[in-house]
Amino acid sequence: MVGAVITDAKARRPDLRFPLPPEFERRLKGARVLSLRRRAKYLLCELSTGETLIMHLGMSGRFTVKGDGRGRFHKDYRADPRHDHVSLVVSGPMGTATIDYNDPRRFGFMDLAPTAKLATSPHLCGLGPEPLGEEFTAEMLAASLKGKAAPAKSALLDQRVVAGLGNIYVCEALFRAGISPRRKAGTIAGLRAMRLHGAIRQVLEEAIEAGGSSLKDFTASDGSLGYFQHSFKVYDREGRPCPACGASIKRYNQAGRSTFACSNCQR
DNA sequence: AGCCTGCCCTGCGAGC
DNA sequence: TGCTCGCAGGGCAGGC
Repeated sequence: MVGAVITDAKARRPDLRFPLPPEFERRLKGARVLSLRRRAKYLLCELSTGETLIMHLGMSGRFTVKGDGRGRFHKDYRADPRHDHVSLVVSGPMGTATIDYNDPRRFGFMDLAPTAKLATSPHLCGLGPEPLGEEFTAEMLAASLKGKAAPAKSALLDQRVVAGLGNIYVCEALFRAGISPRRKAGTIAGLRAMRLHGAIRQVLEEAIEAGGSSLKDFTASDGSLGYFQHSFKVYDREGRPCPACGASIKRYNQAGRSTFACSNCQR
């Protein structure tokens, strides 16, 4: 997309997680894509118009690319066209391609914000550090957890503490750090914070290397599957043996989300 | 302020 | 076979 011009934009339904902004199609048409970036779980597409297209996939969103010769899809690839909510046609040196945003549950969304004021946009302003960035250290992790009464699980899902962790990687990081998801976040400091910091980075790096986790419908934009799900040590493994000690992995609910943990290895 | 619950929405598998 | 129920990778508003 970078360097290409958005020659057409179609919004088939405006009621995503949030309503699409006014004149969405018009504000996209004719814009050149200056850059594509990511912040936390948001995709940021900087446009020549001075605005940035902010995109979030929610739980079930996906982009597919067709028409540039790279549209190779995994054989199990399916996308119900009823859920193609936004389509962009981009044209540039690489050719012309159609990019479809498909999202059955509509927990994802798109928005437009002035690039100059991006950092203060409501979506991005409160976000914590990037877990793989330089500024994320064990010391600052301990500092942001200090005084928190919430359980470790909830604190790590809080995007103001660290930006970009979801349910899978929080469960996996806590296991690798030997920390119970129920432990009071404020008690994580010193060596424990260093272990957690290292575990967060390690699990994310390994997952990225593996192309992500394909639970049911996650694929790369060319349809290829991630395989980090085969490296899960606790997530979605209720009742199976802990890879470290053999005890049965437990599942329980925290903040409305499933938690998986080994109560023997995680304290 | 910090924390927790419920809710937004569709699809799918388990259980009956 | 066909139904209902519970649950799914996220994040917000509202209540305490």
